[in-house]
Amino acid sequence: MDDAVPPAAAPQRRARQPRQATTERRAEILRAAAHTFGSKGYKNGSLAEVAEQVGITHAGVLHHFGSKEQLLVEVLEFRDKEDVRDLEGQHIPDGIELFQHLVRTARMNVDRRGIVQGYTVLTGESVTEDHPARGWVTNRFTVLRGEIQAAIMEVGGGDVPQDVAAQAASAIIGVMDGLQVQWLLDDSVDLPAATKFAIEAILTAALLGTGRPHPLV
Amino acid sequence: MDDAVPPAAAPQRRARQPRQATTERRAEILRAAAHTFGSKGYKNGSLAEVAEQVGITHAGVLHHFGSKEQLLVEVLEFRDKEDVRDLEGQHIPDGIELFQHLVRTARMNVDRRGIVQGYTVLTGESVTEDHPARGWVTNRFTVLRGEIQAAIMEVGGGDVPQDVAAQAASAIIGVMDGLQVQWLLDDSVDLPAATKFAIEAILTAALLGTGRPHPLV
DNA sequence: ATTCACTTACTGACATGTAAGTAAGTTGCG
DNA sequence: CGCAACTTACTTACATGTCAGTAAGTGAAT
Repeated sequence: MDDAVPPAAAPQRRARQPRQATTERRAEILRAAAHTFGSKGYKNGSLAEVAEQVGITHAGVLHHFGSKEQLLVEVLEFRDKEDVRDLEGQHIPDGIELFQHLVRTARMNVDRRGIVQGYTVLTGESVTEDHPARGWVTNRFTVLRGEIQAAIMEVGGGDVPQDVAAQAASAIIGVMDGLQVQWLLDDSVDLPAATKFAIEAILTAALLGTGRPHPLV
Repeated sequence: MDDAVPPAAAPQRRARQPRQATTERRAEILRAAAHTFGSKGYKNGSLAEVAEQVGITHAGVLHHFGSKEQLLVEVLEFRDKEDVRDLEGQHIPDGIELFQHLVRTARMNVDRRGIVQGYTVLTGESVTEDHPARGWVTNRFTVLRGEIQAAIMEVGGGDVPQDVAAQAASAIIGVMDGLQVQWLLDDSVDLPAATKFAIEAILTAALLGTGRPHPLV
């Protein structure tokens, strides 16, 4: 967009690095956008609301990000980076530690309602037609499932069939997300307890195989 | 507005019962609205799109329902009635049959993608501020949890503590909803298999109590 | 001196809701 | 029955608001 009408002589001056304040400014806007998209959704959240939180106009936001959709994309990338940074160099744990990590995350999420809401709203919205976050959400699920499935098979020491591990991995992610929705709507749902209970139940079933005392259907 | 200039004598004439075609017409509109709100969400779906599906204008829709929000409310009520009618006089099953019913529902849902998407989108949207469907969704969760919790305690024959049954009930609902989202985004998720696996796992854990071979944390 | 980070001002698209009019149906009454 | 009184089911037109995005300008930092 910047080079829509380039002069004949291409200036050799490359864009020097942005002012030192700019990077932080953009991060502020991204945080504001994450908040707005989180509480109102992407479609229903407006650029004006995002802009107001950092004290500029909506056109100022567009100056930095070009379009609303690009802003969303960068919010998602930003969050990925922050998530990684929070892990502080620690690789995502594997084996049994992964499940402990998931339960710990559920406990932490009780004090991060805004973030949980943002994730929930965006995930729900992403299943609508041509939603710009669809690819990101789908990919996130795919990656997570792969990691959890691998951890299950590692813990099981080769005794867990691949499809069982895959179903269990999907179920663990599903129960975490589904419980978050219920908790957001009704505080009486005990998010950490129910999450821990369900993950243990699913993991146990995957490891013990099909010898269940109460098979259905 | 009609009575802006009322004659001195108030006519006793009351509005008669609606024409026989009207009820079906409204039902058509409700079905169209369910489709639109289901695929686009409530906020993002427009009255014009709903109207177009039944061959009238958006003002015609408002003639019948007064406001967009009222239309949504009636869509939800309509769906409740249809759900009940589908059960055809059968009470919602209790005891072990309830869980079989849930697994059967997951199997049926594979062929009802639109309905599943509508439920998913609306549920996700409902956690945003002041959403008109919030009460309906919250209530639906509360009722379902109560039924499932009761069924667990019935199957367990008094050996399952109330809080464990409550956590298991939340988890079962959560895993069903969460798996639906993943399935909508990625067909490679085996919705019926994973649902059956997870429900059996959670139910088994609830009935067997805390004697788990792999406790976390 | 130029580029950056904005602002102001505006456009066009689209939203819900309202007002007023019309054609067709229904009902009560003579 | 037949017609007048009235309601229903719409339509078109409009009021009003909100939105993303664009264009042009300004002042400050580099």
